[in-house]
Amino acid sequence: MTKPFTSVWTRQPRTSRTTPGLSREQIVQATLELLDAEGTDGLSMRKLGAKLDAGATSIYWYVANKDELLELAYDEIWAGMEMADPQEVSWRYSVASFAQSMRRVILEHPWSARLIGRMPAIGPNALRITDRLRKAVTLAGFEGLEIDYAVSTVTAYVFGTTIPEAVWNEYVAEKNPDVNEIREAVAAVLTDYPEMRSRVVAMGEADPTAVRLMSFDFGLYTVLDGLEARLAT
Amino acid sequence: MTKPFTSVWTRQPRTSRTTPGLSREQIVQATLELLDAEGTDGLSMRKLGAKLDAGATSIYWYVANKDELLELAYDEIWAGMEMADPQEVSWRYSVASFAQSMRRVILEHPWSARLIGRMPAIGPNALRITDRLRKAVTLAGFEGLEIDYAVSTVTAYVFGTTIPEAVWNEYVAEKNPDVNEIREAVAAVLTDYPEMRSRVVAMGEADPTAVRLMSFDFGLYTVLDGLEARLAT
DNA sequence: ACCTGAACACCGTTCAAGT
DNA sequence: ACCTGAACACCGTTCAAGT
Repeated sequence: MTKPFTSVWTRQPRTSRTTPGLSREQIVQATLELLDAEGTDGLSMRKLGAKLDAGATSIYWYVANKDELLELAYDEIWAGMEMADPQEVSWRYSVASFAQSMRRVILEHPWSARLIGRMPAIGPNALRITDRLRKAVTLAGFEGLEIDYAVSTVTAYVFGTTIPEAVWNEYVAEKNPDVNEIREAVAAVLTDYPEMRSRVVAMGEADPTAVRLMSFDFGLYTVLDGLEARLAT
Repeated sequence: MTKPFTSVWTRQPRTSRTTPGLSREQIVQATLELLDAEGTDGLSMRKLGAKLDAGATSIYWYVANKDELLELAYDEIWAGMEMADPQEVSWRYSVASFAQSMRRVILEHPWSARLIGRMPAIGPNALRITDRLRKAVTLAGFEGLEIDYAVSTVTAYVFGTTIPEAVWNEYVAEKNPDVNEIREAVAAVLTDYPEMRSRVVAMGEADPTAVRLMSFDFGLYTVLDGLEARLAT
């Protein structure tokens, strides 16, 4: 049996004429606060209900299920992303500004890392910025399907680097582990690979956030250079 | 309070002198079968226990918790990846063969998409292939931290493209939705973005797996060209 | 139109007790 | 050394009933 496709974005929300106790905006707001404060696992319908001084099941009036709630929260992430107008600056700068901003926003809301790539990014905010990104690569000179490919390449790179970073940050924030202990444990596992082992040990003295930023920029410029190479052919 | 770091790979497994009913290999095997057959949500300790003709809680003798079980399953994914020996072929070919293989394996086991980037890839199989990848980029000419950056760039790209693809495949396999209906629903959301809208509609006639492969290769060559550009400077 | 609480069918995990 | 079942503290979701 086929199950029908459902998404908050592809159906009409309930409309009310009165001003009742709860509203969708209010619920999304509370969801974001809960997620920012307690992480992905901190969000449950019961907790959310309690935070809103309502029964846990009241939320189901505004939202079909928890996934729809997360779709709404996810789109708010996209609302926070910025991108230099490709009409005003070079496409490289415009795309780079988008990538940096996307990374920044995800790291600010690490819970979003578990939603990225798992939920369709078809909320109004996601669409707004995706359209801009498409404009940027079109101005760069890509045509037809290559517009899609170029956009995918950039977002895939950003997602792929930022997801593990955000997950790690969330883990550290929640569990507050002893980072030196982790490094030692990992080094111990690497006895058969001396080259990797010495890398891990050496990393101990570096500032991890600085290294990660350099790594991100390295890859970003790699992707941008690669796109330029494709334009040249 | 700091919570100690734990991973299956950084602690001693229990050793037995007898040949008892269950074994770790057996459990991992059953876990993989369950995941392949029913997807991420199909795995529960109770179901796994039942499959092994054991109590659900027997598993806790071999594994500290469900996350450790998933760590073990995750490393099996890496076991399936192949990579042309960088000593024998060009670094480009070697890295490309790794990327293609990684994508193939993830798509074959879509449940792995939810683990990638969330779990440390420090199992024996993950290490084996990561070491090879490092060798390949070293032979390409990268040095020091740039080896890490180059490796990260490639894997981030593969993860970033493949995760959504695998999630989508898992969704389709499990829910068996009407794809045309989805396309129409998405098109309806895109009324304000005619360019994106027509793209979605036009996609209806294309073979999605072929398009995705082309998209993957486009991005992969982009990354490889970008790496070459970095070597040139 | 909106909200409620009880109830259902699940979870992962702990632990005392068994062999 | 290994396995068990009962029990705990959670989940998301449904639904009849209330206002």
